[in-house]
Amino acid sequence: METFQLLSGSGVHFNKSKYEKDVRLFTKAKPRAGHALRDDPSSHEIPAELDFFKYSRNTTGKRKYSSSSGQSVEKRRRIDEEDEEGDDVEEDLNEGSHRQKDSEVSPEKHRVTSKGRDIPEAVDTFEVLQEEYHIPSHIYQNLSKSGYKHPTSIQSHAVPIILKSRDLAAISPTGTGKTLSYLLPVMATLQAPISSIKDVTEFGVRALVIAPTRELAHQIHNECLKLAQGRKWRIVLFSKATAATLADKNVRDKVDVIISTPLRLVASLQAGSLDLRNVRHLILDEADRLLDAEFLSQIQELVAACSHPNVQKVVFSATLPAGAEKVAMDMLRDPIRVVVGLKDTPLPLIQQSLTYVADDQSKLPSLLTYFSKPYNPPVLVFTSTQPRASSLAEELTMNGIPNVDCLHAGMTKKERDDSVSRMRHGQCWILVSTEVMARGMDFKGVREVINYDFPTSIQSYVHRIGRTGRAGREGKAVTFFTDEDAPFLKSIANVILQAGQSVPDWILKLPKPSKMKRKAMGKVKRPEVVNNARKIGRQDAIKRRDMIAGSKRRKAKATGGATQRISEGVKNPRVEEGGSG
DNA sequence: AAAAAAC
Repeated sequence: METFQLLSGSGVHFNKSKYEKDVRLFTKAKPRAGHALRDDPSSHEIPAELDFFKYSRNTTGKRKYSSSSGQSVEKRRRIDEEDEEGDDVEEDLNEGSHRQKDSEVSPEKHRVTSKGRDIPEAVDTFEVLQEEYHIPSHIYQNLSKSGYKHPTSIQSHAVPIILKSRDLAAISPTGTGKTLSYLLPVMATLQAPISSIKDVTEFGVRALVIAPTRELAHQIHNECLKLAQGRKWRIVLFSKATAATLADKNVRDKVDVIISTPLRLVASLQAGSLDLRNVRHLILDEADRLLDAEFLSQIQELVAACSHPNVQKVVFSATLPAGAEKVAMDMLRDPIRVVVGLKDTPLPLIQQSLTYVADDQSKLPSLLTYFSKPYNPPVLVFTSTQPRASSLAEELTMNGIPNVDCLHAGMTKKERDDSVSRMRHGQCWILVSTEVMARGMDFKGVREVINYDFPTSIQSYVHRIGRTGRAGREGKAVTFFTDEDAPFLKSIANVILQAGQSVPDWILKLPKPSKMKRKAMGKVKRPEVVNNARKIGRQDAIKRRDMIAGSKRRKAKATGGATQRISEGVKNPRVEEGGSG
């Protein structure tokens, strides 16, 4: 870390002979999983390596020295190969201006592509940002207090755009600082807390952040509080409890920012205990998730409720499939679209691999073997269903693997909070979870992600493995696949290729899944629990957990009106031409 | 394609 700061700090005073030793240390350590980089999990420092944008601007010695590292050569080789294939025409816009002759991080790989009218210029540093856009000094101080020193690419580009009150669709890889990209400009424009404003036309919530899971909303809330320190803004993490207090209009009108999941807002809106007419900034985090079938009608209702004529709408994600992008763009007004790197592509820092496990029965032994060898905790393990998450966590624990936790939405709020907390405090070594943890969660220490069950979409894959390799650290992602997963193997393999890594030849030679096979896939029943027939005596515990999860679901189905409609809609079989392809 | 998640 230290050497990195020397290299990426002020280039003007860089003294080669003085720091030569550090440089060597750095370049040697780098190819071997970057030991020099990952010693301080609490640091928010963004290594220059992650900072694609600044690479194309800086003209100091740093490029020269680090370009001698083995990894750089490797990266350049990969890029060359890709260029030969001539893929990806879409990302060609800004190429010329950002190109560097001897840059070790390829601008092709990480270039920033912006589309739209009158795009504000990107800013290189927080200092320039403060001078040009008059970021309030307390916010600026809170930034440095939290350890943010240099903006990442997406921050450099998105912050000025949001400060200029423009609508924005921002796509940037996992772990590249998207949250701060919207929180910083929104908080910077809030100015005085609403409670202190005498103007009677000013009332109620001024900024609204929507996220798909409670845990993510919670995490965004924490970030927001850090940024807001020293000011009397009311920043509310919306829950049943806080929603109740907002039923009082006097309380409600003194709220500056709400961070919430969609359905909670819809419920309050319909109960008449929430007024979004004064919202000036509406942010959708994990936008593609929020715009998919199950959430869409809720989001549309919320967007409609934010009826102020000057409401600014901003959407962020690491992935944005064409269908979701169209919905998003139709929602935005005169939008700017910013893409960092390649869309739907994981960071090259994540070492990805595919492991063949034949069938479901073979998964547990494979995982036990995996954990019998040295591994780097904490590890995140993904399963396809809640019962499988529960039972796998049990199996691992029974087999003597220490500090295994489980987290899925069938658990109580308290259980979920406790799991997250143990994870944040390093008490949990292996967290077995469902898709609920796939997006946005920032556990800085996560070194390894294991897809125990095959992800059900490319987006899911990209987000799941994006729980590691965050903020410039390296990470490792292992994906188990069985014979049944074969039809979808090739698309994941292509994602790995796109990230600049290799996959076995035979996978690439797999045929595209036929319609028949796809149909068959739909009929394959996933085993209910992990290794269900083998462990007698623990079945009761497993069943109990599953029953708890099941009863919660049934209860949910019985109560939620909006939910009911949506899930029915999903069950309707889709006609073939209806799909986006 | 398909489970999960949202109250």
